[in-house]
Amino acid sequence: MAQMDAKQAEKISKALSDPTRLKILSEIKKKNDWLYCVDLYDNINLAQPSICHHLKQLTETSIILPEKEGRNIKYTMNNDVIDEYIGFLQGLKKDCGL
Amino acid sequence: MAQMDAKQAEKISKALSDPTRLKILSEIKKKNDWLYCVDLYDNINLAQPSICHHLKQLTETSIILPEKEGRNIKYTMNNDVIDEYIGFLQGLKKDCGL
DNA sequence: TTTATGCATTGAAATATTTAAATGTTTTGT
DNA sequence: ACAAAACATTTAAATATTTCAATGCATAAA
Repeated sequence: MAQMDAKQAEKISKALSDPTRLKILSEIKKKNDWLYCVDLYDNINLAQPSICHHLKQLTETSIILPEKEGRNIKYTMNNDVIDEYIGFLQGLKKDCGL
Repeated sequence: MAQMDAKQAEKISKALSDPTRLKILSEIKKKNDWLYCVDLYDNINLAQPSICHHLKQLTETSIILPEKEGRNIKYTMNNDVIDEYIGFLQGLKKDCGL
């Protein structure tokens, strides 16, 4: 597994540091690991540009992956990035690496 | 292990979303899992109140634990919080919980 | 008891983030 | 081709964060 550096970890952390973005991730989880952008409008009480903005933060860090399907975009979780981020966090822990 | 909710995860993420705060954590790691506040002044090019502010963010989320020793404060990593946060992240992953 | 050291708090400026109205782009349906 | 649907971008306002000078407070040293 590739090693994530502090700069990347900072960006992932920032992407995860907003209630709307965590809500988006939990919606993806709830809908069995993928959803269309439009699915979020029902569950998130924000204007479309705001949701779009949050999706951008999550896709720019590759936490979720966009897949174009005609007019829609299908978003899925990217386990690899989560795992690399977890690896970074493990490395911070006390007594880790003795 | 206690389960972390989204609100807590948001706060942890926010605490981890700053280069200075990640630097503080890596300094703690480098110094064999603990250091005094004063140890940071050499390695971080910010004024004392700024470093104090960042330490506060990290202690308020319990990512690091402060221990008073006379005039000094000794900071150590809190593995429990990191582990709970990692648990939250694992729960977000695709195909997790089938 | 003064003086110095280590850390916290306050207040304010600079910067970044969040939000949405208006508008643009791409694709689908008629 | 035209209209509608799905998502993106621009712009700007509201809010939050970062930073530091000045100051405060508690502990230790002289």
